[in-house]
Amino acid sequence: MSSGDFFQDVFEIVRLIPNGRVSTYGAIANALGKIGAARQVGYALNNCPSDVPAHRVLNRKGVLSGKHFFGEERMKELLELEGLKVENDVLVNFEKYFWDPSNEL
DNA sequence: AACGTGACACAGC
DNA sequence: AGCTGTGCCACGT
Repeated sequence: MSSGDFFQDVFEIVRLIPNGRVSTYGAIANALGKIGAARQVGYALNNCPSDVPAHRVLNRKGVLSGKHFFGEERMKELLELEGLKVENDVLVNFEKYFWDPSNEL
């Protein structure tokens, strides 16, 4: 498990996501300088410790791809509590709530 | 060390 | 406009 450097980077980015905001795998990967490594971002979130609000990380379409791990209802509830709206596992106004890590870093 | 897999992304049809 | 196929990078076995 020593080879988790990439994971840590992802964790930090996701942890920096402000409340009521969301991000995408590609954006995070891009912020890490690993363009195209979107998959690994999800991979990292798969090991997501409790400190990482992975429910704020969606795919390019704003779809809650990770509902399978958190529980579709669980993730939806968390997002709604953040003031977001989830419709059919898809975040409404996703672009509006989109938070670019590279923009903050 | 190599192959296969994977919470994605983009291009082409 | 929607679907299928391929590519990317890193981890797991």
